[in-house]
Amino acid sequence: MAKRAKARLVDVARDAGVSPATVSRAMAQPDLLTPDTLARVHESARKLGYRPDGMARALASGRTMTIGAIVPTLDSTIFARVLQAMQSALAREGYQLLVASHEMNPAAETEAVRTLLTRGVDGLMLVGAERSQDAAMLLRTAGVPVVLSWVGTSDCAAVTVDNRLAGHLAARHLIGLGHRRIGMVVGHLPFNDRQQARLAGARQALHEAGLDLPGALVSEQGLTMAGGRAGCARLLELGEPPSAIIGGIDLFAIGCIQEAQSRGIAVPEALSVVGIDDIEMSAHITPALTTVMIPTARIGQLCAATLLAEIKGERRHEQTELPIELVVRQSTAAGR
Amino acid sequence: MAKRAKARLVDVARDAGVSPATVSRAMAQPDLLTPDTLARVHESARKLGYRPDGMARALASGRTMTIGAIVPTLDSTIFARVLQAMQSALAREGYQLLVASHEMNPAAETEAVRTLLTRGVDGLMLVGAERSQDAAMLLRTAGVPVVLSWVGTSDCAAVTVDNRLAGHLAARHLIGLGHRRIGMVVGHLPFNDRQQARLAGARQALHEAGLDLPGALVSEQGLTMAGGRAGCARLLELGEPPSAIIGGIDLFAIGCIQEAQSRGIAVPEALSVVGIDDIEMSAHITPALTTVMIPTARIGQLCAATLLAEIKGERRHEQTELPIELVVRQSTAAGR
DNA sequence: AGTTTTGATGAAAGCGCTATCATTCAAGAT
DNA sequence: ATCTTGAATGATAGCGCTTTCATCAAAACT
Repeated sequence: MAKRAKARLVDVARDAGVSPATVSRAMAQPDLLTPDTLARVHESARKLGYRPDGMARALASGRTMTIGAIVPTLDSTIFARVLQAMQSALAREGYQLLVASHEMNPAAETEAVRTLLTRGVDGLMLVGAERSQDAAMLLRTAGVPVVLSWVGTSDCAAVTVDNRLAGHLAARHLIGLGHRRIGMVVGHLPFNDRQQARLAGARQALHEAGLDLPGALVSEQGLTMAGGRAGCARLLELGEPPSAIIGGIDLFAIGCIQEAQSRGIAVPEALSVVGIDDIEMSAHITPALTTVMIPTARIGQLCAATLLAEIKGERRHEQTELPIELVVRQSTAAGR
Repeated sequence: MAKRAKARLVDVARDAGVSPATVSRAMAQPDLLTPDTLARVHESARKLGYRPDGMARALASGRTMTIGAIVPTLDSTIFARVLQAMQSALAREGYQLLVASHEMNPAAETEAVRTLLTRGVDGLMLVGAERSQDAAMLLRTAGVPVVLSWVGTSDCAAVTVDNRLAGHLAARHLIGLGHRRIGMVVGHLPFNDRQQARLAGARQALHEAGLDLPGALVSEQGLTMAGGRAGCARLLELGEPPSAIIGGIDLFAIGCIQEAQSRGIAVPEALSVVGIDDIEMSAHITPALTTVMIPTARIGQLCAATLLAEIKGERRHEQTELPIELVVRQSTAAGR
């Protein structure tokens, strides 16, 4: 019975008494065929359990219907939501998402770029503008549409937010509340231009207010809640601890609140905390977190749309900057 | 200068003065060649910027070096960690992860299975044992190694944990503390056999203690912290509220704690809460969450290993059940 | 010296599909 | 009745690589 493991296009063609070309058309452009032949082809395909071979199709057509995404880590609500949103948007157009992560390691990112390009993707999404020379070269010579997210460069499409402004907004909010000594917990700065920008923005806001953000008041931590707690602990144990802390990501801010509370320091009465991101959890903790909202899902959705537009040749190097805004909740109060 | 957009294998062969076969070997089995020719090929490849075409390679060899993973959602620490772990393990062997999610929708899962199979994956990881007939049929006839995670079936490889036991452990812990009226917040049960099993396990433990888990004390919610809060609210507003609540996932338990605290109900003094999963955050909130630890990363790592072993033909339908254990922290106390 | 073995390379047949171009046939135009 | 035209379908040449199988020299045996 089973002459061949898998039915191929030619098998269907033979069974239906048509040419391979016709079967190919039946799958890709059904409206080019007579309803009658179309039905015959479908019938044969069903009967033989025909399942087109994506690789062969890709090789012949030059399109893989696959989009690659390389994110710093999957273990983050932020990137999970971006990917989720991208996936939905892409699926609607028949595209599939190929995901890789590099754990903040430039060499790993370069390798991922190489792998995905070799594997054959029709488009590529990356996070941030900072990357190795090799990676940049690969991207430039690959001839594949690329979209950068969070922070971009002018030489390719980008869907960004103003991370500097995010830090600025957070700091200004605290300054407006009368805080004068403000600390910040940030992610490890190397190979993370988002955190760099947020820190720079906060620092700038302080300078504009005639204040300072000395290195001693900045703690670099791994992007976990434990990192937030550790950073908070370090700042609180300073001779002159800050009266307010900015978390470079919400997870840090939440960790700060936990750490403060576990030390009997009331938030926001004795310590104000503000985050950046506005993840789901931020609204639900006690006290609810004041934070700067970053439209994560929208970024993913636009990355997908931008990539698809570029693939179709509709647009080129489209730049989109999404608005962000401060969301005031209960974790911040007047200082001193 | 640029005669051709892309250098192909034959171009390298011509440049190096060898046959295409030799170049192919140079890339795949370098030790078959004379050091001299190997060097010449490498030199030409470098010079021409040769980059093998994954699709052509896949078509010719029948291998894509790609593993597919279909998870309920990307927006969950749990699955993120599984994928992360899989990715690392696979990357080490030169495999790439192709990720899809179905948002608890069986039809979407079926579609994802079809897409990934069409796209050509060398192996497939799925979550849970429950799925549409179509999906099951596709998997059976695909001839591709499959591994199920969390809960499995005997007809294919699986890396599981005893979800029923998880619910049982959580409930028994509370019963041991003297609680008699116990509620549970679970995820939507349809198409989620993990939550079904956890609920069943809890119920069984209660029955074994001569107690009951009536439907009124079970609240089904979406898998977010907001869901946890809402579920907790519903249970607390009952005429006779429970003295302890089990969260079907840690996120629910954390939401329960937040909700209770925001209502002035002390945890664990007035309400005990226990979760299942042991996510990073659970250890860091106040009070730290008592929960049942599920070795998430290990699941991912073993899924990868199992799949690779099956691909190499080393094993078949390997079943692994990972141990789980209760982690007692501060969110539970004696009842009544 | 003659024969076998071995190791390195080449020749060429696909892998399963798409896309171009050619062909056919019927309907409409002249 | 003849000529166009256009829609539906067929024939076929690749897409870029892997993989037998064949070849051929050099090394290893009698």
